[in-house]
Amino acid sequence: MDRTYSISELAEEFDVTTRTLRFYEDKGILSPQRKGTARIYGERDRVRLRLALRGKRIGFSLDDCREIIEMYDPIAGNKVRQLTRLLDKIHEHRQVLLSKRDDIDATLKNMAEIEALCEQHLAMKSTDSPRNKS
Amino acid sequence: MDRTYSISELAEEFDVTTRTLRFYEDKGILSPQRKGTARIYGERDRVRLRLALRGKRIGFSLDDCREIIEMYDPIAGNKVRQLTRLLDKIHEHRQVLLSKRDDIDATLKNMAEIEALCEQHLAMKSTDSPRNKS
DNA sequence: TACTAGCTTGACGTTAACGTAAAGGTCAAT
DNA sequence: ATTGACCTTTACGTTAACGTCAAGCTAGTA
Repeated sequence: MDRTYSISELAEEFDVTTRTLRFYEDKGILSPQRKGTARIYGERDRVRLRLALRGKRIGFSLDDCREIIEMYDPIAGNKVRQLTRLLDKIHEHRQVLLSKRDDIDATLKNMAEIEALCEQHLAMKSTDSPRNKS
Repeated sequence: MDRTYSISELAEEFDVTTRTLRFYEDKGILSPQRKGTARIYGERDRVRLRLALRGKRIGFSLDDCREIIEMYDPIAGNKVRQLTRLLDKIHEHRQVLLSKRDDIDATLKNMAEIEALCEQHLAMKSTDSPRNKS
């Protein structure tokens, strides 16, 4: 169950280029094992890649993504000080996420309004005599 | 009620630079009136700017934003062909928005899990004897 | 009249997130 | 032994979305 992946396998699976995977490694998002010089990706890398791409889709920078991803790590340090800081970051990111969702909902609502207008116009056209303009 | 705004007024209101406003004009997002050579922004520009910034926050490019914003225009053309195309674009964008929202919800869920773990750890610490390590 | 505040148009610089060669190593199959 | 399929690193190129001068116009005020 802990199978591994070559760089091109992982790239194809997630529909990105190998360049992207190497770039994400530079950015500290991925850290594959090596077999000689070749990269060997495991389950941890797949998870982190999935999280990074998800973050990107909702408008986070790669740096943001890395920060978010690192929250998932073995509860860093385990000291009260660190745990409290982690909780703070979670609350912070939650606010951003919630406001992003509000933006999406507002946009969806607007689109629904336009859609209604469109269909209303189309309905008029269809009940119109076909020879009738306007 | 149809007051107007100078470029710096608008910039301050939306917390962007004047450079950004001029750039958005190049991109076809804003199109202020002119008084001499000076830009005069009206309500329409404010609405479009608000929409553009909202779009950016949820990860759309400025080109995407412009496309979305243009949907809000006087039901373009009003011909059946155009209306149908507009409806298609709406459905298309809706799918993108819905999947972005799914990404957000998934991220929120993950954060809630981590938060729970954190608090659990912290709870253990506090019931621990203060002299007790681990 | 001279000064300041705010506006203008270039035009080059910058950062993020890759794209795109170039030059070469490795390993299995022909 | 050579071909082909992958892999590597190095490094310059590109696009989006602005930042940052520079040089100059212009309207109100001291």
